[in-house]
Amino acid sequence: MAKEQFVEQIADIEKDFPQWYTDVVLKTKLVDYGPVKGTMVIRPYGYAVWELIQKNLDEMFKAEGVENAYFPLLIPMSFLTKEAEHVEGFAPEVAVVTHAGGEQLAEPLVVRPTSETVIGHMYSKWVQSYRDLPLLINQWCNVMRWEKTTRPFLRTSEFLWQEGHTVHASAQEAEEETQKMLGVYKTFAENCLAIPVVTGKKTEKEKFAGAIATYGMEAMMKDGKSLQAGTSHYLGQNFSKAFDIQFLDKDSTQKYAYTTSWGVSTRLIGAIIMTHGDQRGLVFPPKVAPIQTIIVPIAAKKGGVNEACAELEAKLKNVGIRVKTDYTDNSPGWKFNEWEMKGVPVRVEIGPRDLEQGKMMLFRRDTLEKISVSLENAVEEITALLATIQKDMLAAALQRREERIVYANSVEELLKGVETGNFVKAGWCEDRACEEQIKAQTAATSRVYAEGETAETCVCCGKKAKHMVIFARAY
RNA sequence: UGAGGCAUAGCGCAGUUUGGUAGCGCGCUUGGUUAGGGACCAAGAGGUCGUGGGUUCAAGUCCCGUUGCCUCAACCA
Repeated sequence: MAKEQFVEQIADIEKDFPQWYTDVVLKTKLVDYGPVKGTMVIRPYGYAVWELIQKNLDEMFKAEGVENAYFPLLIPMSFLTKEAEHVEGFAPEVAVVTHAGGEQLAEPLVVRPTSETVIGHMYSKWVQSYRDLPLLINQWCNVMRWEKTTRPFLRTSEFLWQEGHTVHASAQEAEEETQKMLGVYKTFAENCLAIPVVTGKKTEKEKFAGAIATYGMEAMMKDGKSLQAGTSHYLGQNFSKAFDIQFLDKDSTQKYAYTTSWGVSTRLIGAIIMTHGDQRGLVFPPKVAPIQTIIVPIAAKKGGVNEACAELEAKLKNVGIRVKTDYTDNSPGWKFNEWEMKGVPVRVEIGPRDLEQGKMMLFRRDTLEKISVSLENAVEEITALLATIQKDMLAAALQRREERIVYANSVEELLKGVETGNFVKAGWCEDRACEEQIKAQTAATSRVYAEGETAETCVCCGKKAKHMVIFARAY
């Protein structure tokens, strides 16, 4: 009875995905709503996921020679207006500080929606010579964008992210950097988050305000909709000219530098939830699971059980596994459901019956399988199982996506494809009117150019196609 | 910004049609019994019914305003 009530509390993942998502995020205590509309309070369990994302990404950034730094939250309004497209893109969604120290400010300050401007301002002072380049800096921070509607992790007024900003002496080098970081993101998404992504160039309509070119990585959620999980922008000389980032080159002439920026946000946590979650709640890939293994003692009063659990916990901690033992006096069934809902990849059950045989029960969250294995090899078994789960989760998500990539030769086919939760590949003539008509008729947007593929005709107007584009409905 | 819905105990809800003592389930506290898929018994604690005004002898319930949230649409690196 009680269990049925619990299950009813989580909406049906197939029928009611947005509600399922909201329910599972709130019920698993990842976040609360903040007091300001559209803001979220990230609770410890949710924040632990973010810390693991940071840790893993930081390692990859450092391997590429990128260093961390920090720039101010508040940006003079005049900075934002220096790059024409940039201000046009962001002005509608910035929060502005008009008063401080009890007085009205002569010049309003905007709460950063992104930091190209303030970082560009500083880079103009830092960059003097070609010897100062490339300049490769990342910052972890919060940004604010006053979005009209919000959903925890996917779109909130304030969110946490990293933004990398690099400066280069040549266009080619900057373009290569843009691609390189996109590749870092792809590797990270697949290896750490077990989320397969398609990467590629975005159309003019979808590109970042102020960029020459925007590349994105798109992930397919369980309902077939697409989520922009990260972007990498080639900014050309747009920002270096706006903020006067010049350097003296080897040939003794002053040149404007070429810049890039790239970012991923707490939206990645939303991507994990919607890529891997199921009817029982969250499913975390082991590499970013705050708790990788939960030990559940059964009939602990029978003697020896708690001791065996504690011993195993110590052994697992010793090899660096994030492990916790649930010593609460809740019933076993309660604990099983609780930790499944919270997405712990591996559960160990140890009770008197296991101890008699020198065994333990292992449960894997991704496949819901239970196996009994020897306690002697516990550390090896669990280490191997975590690695297997990490690998299998990516494979399962990849298979799910591959089955849902289709081609369309007409807008009708495109509509049918996206309606049933597919990524739809179709030719496009590069005319913005066609792109907008497709959106109006199908509620799908162009996500990225399909890399390495060409098309004959535009799905909309029938003229010669310039690109093969992936269309999808998106979050 | 449009269209619809919701707001009553920590959570989920009933009660509103027809105004008349503030209810239910879960959770929480205490004690006990339990334990391999959300256990059981007993005794408790907990609510100015989102908010402001109005009608009335009497408002959770009727009227007007307002705020917040949810879904869809629009908007959105």
